[in-house]
Order: sequence, then C-alpha cells, then structure tokens
Amino acid sequence: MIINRLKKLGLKITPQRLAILNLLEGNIKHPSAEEIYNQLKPQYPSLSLATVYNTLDVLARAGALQEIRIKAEKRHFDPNPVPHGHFLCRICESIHDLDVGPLEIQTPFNIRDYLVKDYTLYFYGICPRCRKRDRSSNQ
Amino acid sequence: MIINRLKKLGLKITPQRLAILNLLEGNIKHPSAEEIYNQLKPQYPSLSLATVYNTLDVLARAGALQEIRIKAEKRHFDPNPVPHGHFLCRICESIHDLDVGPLEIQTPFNIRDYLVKDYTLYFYGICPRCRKRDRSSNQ
DNA sequence: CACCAATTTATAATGACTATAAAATAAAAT
DNA sequence: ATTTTATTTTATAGTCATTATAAATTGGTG
Ligand SMILES: [Mn+2]
Ligand SMILES: [Mn+2]
Ligand SMILES: [Zn+2]
Ligand SMILES: [Zn+2]
Repeated sequence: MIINRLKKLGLKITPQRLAILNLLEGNIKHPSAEEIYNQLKPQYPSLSLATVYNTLDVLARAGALQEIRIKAEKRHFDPNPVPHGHFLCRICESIHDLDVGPLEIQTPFNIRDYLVKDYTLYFYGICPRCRKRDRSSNQ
Repeated sequence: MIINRLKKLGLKITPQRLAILNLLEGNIKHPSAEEIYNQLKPQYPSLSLATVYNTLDVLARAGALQEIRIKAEKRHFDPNPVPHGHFLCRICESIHDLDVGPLEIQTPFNIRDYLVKDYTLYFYGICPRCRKRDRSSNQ
C-alpha cells in the first residue's frame, strides 16, 4: 500500500504525495513533472508545481522512482526504480520501456577500475505506431 | 585536414569554426560549450558564446561530433561521433569514455518493432583516481 | 573589387528547475 | 481533544544553460 511506502521512507502522509504516487502507480507513460501537475491540478486545485518537484525529488533520492533524462529539455519520471532501457520516438516524442537482453546488468559492478553504481540506456528512433502510420519514413 | 571536413559539410571556413574543431581534435575531456568558449576566448577575443553553440549544433546535426547529456544541467561535446559508453564520476565530475564489450551495437538496428537509429549509454559512479584518493568511499 | 548569402556577435528571451520564506498541516506529545 | 513543532506546501522570485533575434561582419564566388 502506498501509505506504507511513505511511512517506510519516514515521510509524512500528505494528500499531495498520495495523489502523485497514485498517478504514477503502474503508469508506463513516463510523465514529466508538468504533466503530473496538469493532470492532478483539477482534483487538487491548491497543488503547486514546486510540490510536484519536491515530492519527485524526495522519492527519487529515496530510490522509490527514477528520473528519465532521455530528452534534453525536460525530465520524466518512472515509478519503476530498477534500471532498464528507454526509447524516445523522434516523431511522436513518446517514451517506452525497451529492455534488450544482453544489456541487463546488476549494479553496482566494475568496469576496469571504475566503480559503476548506476547506468542509463537510452534509445532514439521511430516507434512501431509511427512506422505504421508513415511508411515513407522507414529506414 | 579540418578545412576539408568543413568543406565536405558545405560549411564556410571561419576562424571560429577552425578554432573549435582544433580544440576538439583528439580531445577526450568531453568539454561543455562554456569550457570551449573560455578556453578559446583569450586567443579569439571577439568570440561569442552563441557562436560556440551554433557551431557545435551544426556539427552535431551533421554527424561530425556528438552531444553528451550525462549531466542534468549541462551538455558536453565529443569529437567522436560514434556511439560509445560514457562514465560520470560523482565525486570529481569528470567524464570518461567507457566502452563495455557486449554493449557494442551497430546502428541502426531493430528491437521488437522499434527502429533504433541511435543510443546513449551513461554510467555513474566513482572513477579510479577518486577511488585511490579516498579509500573510505569504496563500496 | 563587389556582391550576397552565410556567419558572427551582442543582447534579450525562454523555460525548466531551484531557492526562499511565509502559511498550513501531519503527527507526536500532553 | 488540544497543543506543539517539525515538516510540508504554496506562491513567488531567482537561476542558468540554451535559444531567438536582428544588426554587423565576412568568406567565397565571379
Ligand atoms: Mn521505464
Ligand atoms: Mn566519448
Ligand atoms: Zn512515435
Ligand atoms: Zn573522480
């Protein structure tokens, strides 16, 4: 339960945090802070964008979610904190999970003398939907 | 020769572009636009930061170099346009090339129905120098 | 040399994110 | 249940890398 997750992290249970966590629960769309804010604002009119950032920062630092930096200008958020590959469609700008077998690595690990505690793997290209929609942009 | 590279891309040969390309030639430090600007400014007092950004953008779009987005706040630039792994030291903030065998992939390629034209692989942790310097921070 | 499109430059604007400080509130203490 | 206090929320201002703008300059062609 979401309340227990907050308690385990030593965080106060607030309506804002519950709303943000509920929105992210099982959400595979990798929304940005602004998208989260805009989706919750109608039901929580007092909600501030700063609170969304604060909550996401706290949860990310606690390892309860991960930040996706697949786009230059904007961060996106993923309720799944385990490292996995992501794909950004250059046409529709959507972000998808994209795991690829041999890249699955257990962290932390060592490469040469580097201690690797974390990694990100981002792919860029054209998603299946956009490939179907416009055959001329294939390859 | 650098002049021929610019000609092949249909770009005018300007002192600013030559200076930027010369600075990047063989440079494995992955400098930011501001670092490039600060290093060139003494010898090219008229140089503008906007020109550095313009030149880097043009060259990146032409595939003559690559942008590294391993840090949230700042872009870095690499004269090697071929995708390869990068490592950011969380202590000294330095960026190193870090290729890891099984991740070498030829682009473009397909995963499921996704057409992948490019990818980035970023590692985060502690570099060899910082591990030596401070034994207590070793995992 | 003269021309002109490309480039450079100074400067302002943008926009995601962060800092600040006052107001509100969750939850512990009484 | 009320009081208390540290945490959180909120509105707002600030930051800073990057981009846009438009005027001045210049490389390359004839
Ligand atoms: Mn994901
Ligand atoms: Mn590199
Ligand atoms: Zn798409
Ligand atoms: Zn280091």
